Amino acid sequence: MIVASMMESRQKALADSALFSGLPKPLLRNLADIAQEKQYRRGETIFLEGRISGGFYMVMQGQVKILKMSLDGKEQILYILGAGEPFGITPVFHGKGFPASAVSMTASTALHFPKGAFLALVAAHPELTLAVLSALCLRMRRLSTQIESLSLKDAPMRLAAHLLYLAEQQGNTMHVTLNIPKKQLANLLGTSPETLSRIFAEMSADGLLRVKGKRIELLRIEELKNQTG
Amino acid sequence: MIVASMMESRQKALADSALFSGLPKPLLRNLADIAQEKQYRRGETIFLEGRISGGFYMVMQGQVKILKMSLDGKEQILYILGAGEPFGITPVFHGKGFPASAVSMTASTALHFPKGAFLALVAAHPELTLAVLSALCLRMRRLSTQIESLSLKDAPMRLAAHLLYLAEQQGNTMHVTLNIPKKQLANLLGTSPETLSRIFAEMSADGLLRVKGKRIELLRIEELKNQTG
DNA sequence: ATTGTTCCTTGATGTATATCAAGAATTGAG
DNA sequence: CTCAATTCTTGATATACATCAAGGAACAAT
Repeated sequence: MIVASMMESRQKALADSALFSGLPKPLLRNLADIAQEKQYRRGETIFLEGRISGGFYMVMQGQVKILKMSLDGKEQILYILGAGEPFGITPVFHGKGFPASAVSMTASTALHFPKGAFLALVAAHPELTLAVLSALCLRMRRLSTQIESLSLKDAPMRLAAHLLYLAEQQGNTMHVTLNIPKKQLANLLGTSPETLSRIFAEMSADGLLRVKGKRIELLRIEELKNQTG
Repeated sequence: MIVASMMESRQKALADSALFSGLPKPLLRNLADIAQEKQYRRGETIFLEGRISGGFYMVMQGQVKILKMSLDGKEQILYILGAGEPFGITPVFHGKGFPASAVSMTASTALHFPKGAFLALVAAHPELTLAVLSALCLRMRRLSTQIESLSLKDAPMRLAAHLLYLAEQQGNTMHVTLNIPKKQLANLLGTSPETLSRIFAEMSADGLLRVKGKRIELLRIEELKNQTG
């Protein structure tokens, strides 16, 4: 019975994910069958850039960051992923190793879909590919936007854009809650914690926002939009 | 007869492309049938970021750059594409507008695959989706690498990495030929033409390379690799 | 060849942001 | 609750890079 209920919860998680939602129930069942559940501690590395892939993952609980690391230890976060979001997909369809590393930011649970079993499922159910395609296209869009940000915007612009993104995502134009520590936010925005802190201070002084720990009140959202560039 | 030979050349171009090579001949024929050939002048815009897509493209002759532009006119190049390389794919599978703009860098010819006809073909031939998936995964890898470069490497490192990339692509470790003007190279590397010029000057002074117009002699390739970070 | 255009280089200057350092605040583990 | 560890802030300094400006080189068209 325990096993049965685990399968249930997996199937539900799959049905709730952007990637697999909309697929017929039997197929969800198949997917749940081939997946293995894995646990990770906060800070634990899930996989390292360059390693050969055995399959892809989907976050069930917690948060996972996908990142590039430099030799001297600096990191650039590519994505921060939450429940229902897949990662490590590209090696499944392109061979080669992982293009970036994955680290769990909290205690977390993920489903692992072994490459072979998944590809077999794909072969039998072409509609699966379309789902994957759509998800990848969304990711590409995000990567393109990030390149644009890093290259064409300065740090305050990038922060402003991110805050507006959070506001939209959280459905609240008055205040947003940072879902990650500021040090990680700095890594995501491609700047240093010190600079980020100073930008927050400056924006506060300008009356654009008010910072209370992870809670940020957006006082002049229109001005923020202008800051965006 | 003219029409027939045009179809022939198209089919050959498709068979030579990384995207469609390996597909059965009849399918290539179908693809060639739905494609429309388009001509572009040097500097002509093929599509603008944000516009609704009618389909995707593939370069037949010439070079096309895919880029993001800032309000004040600066540009960041995402890819430079040559014969056989597709572009504008993501909107086909994800709805939404183009995530970036496309501009022809030379007089060029491209095939245009209308969205509807292509999706119909995909529905009938699932192996097409796998081809597209593989191509997208490769692109994602490139984008990830570019983010890493912009964020974690300085301009000399980025240039060194690019030169080594060209050397590998051109199969010659002694000298490489820039396939684009240096101003465009600066836009690709996320720096200014002035800075790029200075970096070339410095590397020349250090005896790492010698610049003769678009031809660059790599004198100490190992040192260049170290530069990369 | 000659002219106009684009492309490239070099110099002088300014600025955004990284880095180093140290203290303050928050967090989490026992 | 308390102490250690992490996270955050603020200040002082350094630097990579952009920008402005102008001269020179390569290139295309006539």
